[in-house]
Amino acid sequence: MRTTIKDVAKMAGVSISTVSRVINYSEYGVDAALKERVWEAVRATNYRPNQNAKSIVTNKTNTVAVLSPDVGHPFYHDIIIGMNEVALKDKYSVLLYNTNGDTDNEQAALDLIFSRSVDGIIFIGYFEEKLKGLMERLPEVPIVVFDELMQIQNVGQIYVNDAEAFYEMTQYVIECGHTKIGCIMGPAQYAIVKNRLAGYKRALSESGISFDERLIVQGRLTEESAEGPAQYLIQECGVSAVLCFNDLMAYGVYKKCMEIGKRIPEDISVAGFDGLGFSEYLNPPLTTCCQPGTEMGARAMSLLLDKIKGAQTKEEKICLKCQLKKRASVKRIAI
Amino acid sequence: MRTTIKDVAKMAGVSISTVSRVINYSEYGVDAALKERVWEAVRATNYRPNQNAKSIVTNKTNTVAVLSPDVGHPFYHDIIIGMNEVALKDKYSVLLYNTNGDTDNEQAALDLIFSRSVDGIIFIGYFEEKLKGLMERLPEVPIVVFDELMQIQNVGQIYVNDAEAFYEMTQYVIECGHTKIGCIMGPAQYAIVKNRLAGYKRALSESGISFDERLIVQGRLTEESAEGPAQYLIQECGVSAVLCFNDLMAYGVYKKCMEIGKRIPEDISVAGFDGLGFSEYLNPPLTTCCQPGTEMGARAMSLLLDKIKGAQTKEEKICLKCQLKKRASVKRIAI
DNA sequence: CTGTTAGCGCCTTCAG
DNA sequence: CTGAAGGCGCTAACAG
Repeated sequence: MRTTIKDVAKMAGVSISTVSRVINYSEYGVDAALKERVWEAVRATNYRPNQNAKSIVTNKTNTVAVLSPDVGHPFYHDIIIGMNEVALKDKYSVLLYNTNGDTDNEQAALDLIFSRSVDGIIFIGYFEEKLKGLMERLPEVPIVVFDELMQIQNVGQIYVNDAEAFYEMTQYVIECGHTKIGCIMGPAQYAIVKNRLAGYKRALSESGISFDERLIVQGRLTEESAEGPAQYLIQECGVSAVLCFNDLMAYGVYKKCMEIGKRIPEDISVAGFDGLGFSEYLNPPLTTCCQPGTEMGARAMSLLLDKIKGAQTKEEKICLKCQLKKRASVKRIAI
Repeated sequence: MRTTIKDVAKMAGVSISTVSRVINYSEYGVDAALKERVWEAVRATNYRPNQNAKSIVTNKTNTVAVLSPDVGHPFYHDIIIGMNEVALKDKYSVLLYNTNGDTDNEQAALDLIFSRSVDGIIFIGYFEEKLKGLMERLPEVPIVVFDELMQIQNVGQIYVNDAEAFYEMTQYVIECGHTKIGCIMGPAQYAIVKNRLAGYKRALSESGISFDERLIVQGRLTEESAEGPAQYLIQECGVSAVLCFNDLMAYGVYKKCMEIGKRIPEDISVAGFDGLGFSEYLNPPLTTCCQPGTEMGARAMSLLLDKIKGAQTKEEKICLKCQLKKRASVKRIAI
């Protein structure tokens, strides 16, 4: 059986209240000699307070839940690393729930989260409508999401300057002499998709290139989902550049180009978004917008912990900057 | 305040024991009418049992901890997905601790794990010596690791037929006509490294190719760590093929080849190990051994849950098979 | 079949 | 400054 506070008290020859005071650094002073005896006993018995027992009396679990439909997405890994680091530093534990986008899994995860009375929740990869639904089924705890929400109040939000970044990237491609620029977007429910699309449109319009609806194709943010659109854009529309709303889809474009014998960047320029580590290792290296994943994760967790601790001063919306990485996948062509 | 079992009892007009019996599907029958009234009250109040309170009396947390030095490693993602899926299905929650290989973080994570009295622990990415150290500091709970352990008993083990798989891959490369085959290995503490090296040696010896110590270079399993070794093997040793102990290092080789103007596979053949999804999108696609990551994760969690539930019949060691993916990165050359 | 009671390990008044 | 006592939400005997 694990050693309990009783064992420690007995060994130190004090009451359990005293032990509790000592190990919780209570404001009430404790006689130095007693204090030392208690710590002695703690060490000797290798005592660790039972977090579950603490939780039921303090109503604090020192635990946060992270819910995502797809923890497999490589961009989330940096986020998860950043989150974990901050949480660990503050002695918080992270419960990870992956739903695979499955409704049953979602319900199961929500139930577990609810029953464990976590101190806060972070959502990764949900769009606003969905989030609203999920949040309704959960108790009121501090929440942080990776997205910019327009309608939901009092929720911490971490995101990047998508629109601006995609604008900048598009502009760069235009500067390189491209005028027929295809775009593989994602599901329109996501704010990030709307934002990036807006950036694309603005860049075209500022350069006097008329927006052509047909050059915008829908992907599902996975590699495979970009292969069909790539073929369409390249072979049917004859674009000279393909911009993808994330790096994974750019990989799909690379693959399709290999298949149909188009060389990157000689025949087709390609760019992505996210700045996955892999993208640097493609041949040619992928031009992309780097999102500061680890920092986003860290900031999200910091924000959540602040909210948990009741710090009201912090900004609820945190917008970080992307960085355009100009690599060989985009070619400067003669105009 | 959250609704408690008392609220439900009051609303249903029964005692809390009855409520407990109903919601826990106790073997003692409960009068159908009462049962219905209880469920009614549960629904009406949206009652969820407090897992923490349950834990302190049942001594079961329905929680498992996963500890890894690097959850960012892409191969672990599939594992984590598989684990989560199985856990969720069985109403277990997964606590994820990432240590970044930092000793302080490790201690912090172990403390948290200890204090939360988890039902089981899974270690990802530790070698045997390290594991021993970690396990000593933890209470006795069921444990599963991703590795084959020689000295530690009573620990669930999930691994693949490394040696055989690497043997097969090496043999394939030899069949393709290569005789001067460089190898970028990893830190020798890892069993997987020893195994794969053994496979490499066996293949050479069976083909009558003498083993040359100088063609074995040490990497650290990261992309960057393979770049120097790649240059050495290619430019100084003049190998025609480079085998890497994981895919990440193969990416490093790709990068270095790009830099020094060597074409893959025309000038140099390259192979990896792991079968990351990304490897298919390289140009040329990478020849590699696919480890069944998701299945490994799922099996690991199943094994752990079995152990937790006291099922003794199961095999403690589970060895899964890799699958060689022959792709364009290895060229058949004239002998 | 159902309710009463006694803890689980801990924190937190409240007396001393 | 310290100990005794009550209670957090729940389960598990134990009586009825």
